[in-house]
Amino acid sequence: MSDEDGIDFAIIELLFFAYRDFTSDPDQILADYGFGRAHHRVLHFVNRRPGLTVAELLDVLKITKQSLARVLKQLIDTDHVVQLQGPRDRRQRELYPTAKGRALALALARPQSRRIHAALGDSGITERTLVERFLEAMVNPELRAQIDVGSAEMSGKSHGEH
Amino acid sequence: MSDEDGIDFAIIELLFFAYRDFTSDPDQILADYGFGRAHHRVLHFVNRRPGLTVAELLDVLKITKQSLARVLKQLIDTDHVVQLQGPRDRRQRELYPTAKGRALALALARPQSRRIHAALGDSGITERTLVERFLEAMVNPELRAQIDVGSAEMSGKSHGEH
DNA sequence: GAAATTACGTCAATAGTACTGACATAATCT
DNA sequence: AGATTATGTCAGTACTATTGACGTAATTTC
Repeated sequence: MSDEDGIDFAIIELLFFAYRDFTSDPDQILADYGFGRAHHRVLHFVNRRPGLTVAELLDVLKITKQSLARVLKQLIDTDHVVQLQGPRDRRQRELYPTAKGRALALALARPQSRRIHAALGDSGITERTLVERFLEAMVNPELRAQIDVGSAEMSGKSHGEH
Repeated sequence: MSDEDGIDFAIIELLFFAYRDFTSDPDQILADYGFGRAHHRVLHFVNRRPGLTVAELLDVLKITKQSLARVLKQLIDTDHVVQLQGPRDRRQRELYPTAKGRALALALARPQSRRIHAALGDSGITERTLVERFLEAMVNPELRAQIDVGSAEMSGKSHGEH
């Protein structure tokens, strides 16, 4: 099956194309705000895990503190994200989205979600867990803890990790 | 189902994590060559579609001529890719991988292919076409022509588009 | 209480990948 | 001959990322 040398070029290439177009939707919206893909990622995770600390965010994004700094500062200056002093440890800054930030995060996620639903429909996949299981299995095992698939619960605050 | 506001945050996030780790394998190898992800993409498509022209490559990668220039020049200078004058139209430069280029492309694809096969196995998906169909459906319809899933045929030259 | 560590912020310098705009050359088409 | 096309290249800029160094405040350790 697949290609020469037993390499799965087909899926490798499909992942490239799928991700290229998957990110193209929010990229266009972000341009209006003068934001880039980095802002999107930060905003997404601050929305998904409200109250996470700077260190946790760095760990999820796998970038350095200096790289995050500019992007986070812009999001704070434009009133999309706020920092609150950590309750237990006052050195920590807990990050929360503002209403404005939640609205933007939602606007960015909407076209992506539509694309996913359309793709599930077009491909005739009725069991969405199939795709979820495959994608999760693509993630490095040590890092699966970062995933917060908790579709059901998880209304903020306590998200087990760490 | 899924999350608040009917947005499929779960799969959105899984795509981010899956792609992040999917690209991490070749990134480490590329670092040894002083290459980046851009070199990988060029090398990949030159290998997959030997003889494609510069214009076709730009179309697939969705980048500008100027952006491609530096990367392509480096690959040519390091003897990974060669340019041959187009037979029909001598203005065109057909791009071909050298043996060295093919070897590198293969080395980069190997860990990615292993990850994919492992993920298919771990997730208990026996029908690989399920994943292929989903990913293909994620691509913009107008751009699906770029996909060359033809695992069987397609030995170069004529690839329909344009 | 003093010292070490931790969490975060920031300054400076650099790199990789991308962009727009402009211009040059050679080949092909009209 | 003139227009168009395919490619290459120069200049300038932007965004995202990097490493290294230093500062500050809070917490932990001794």
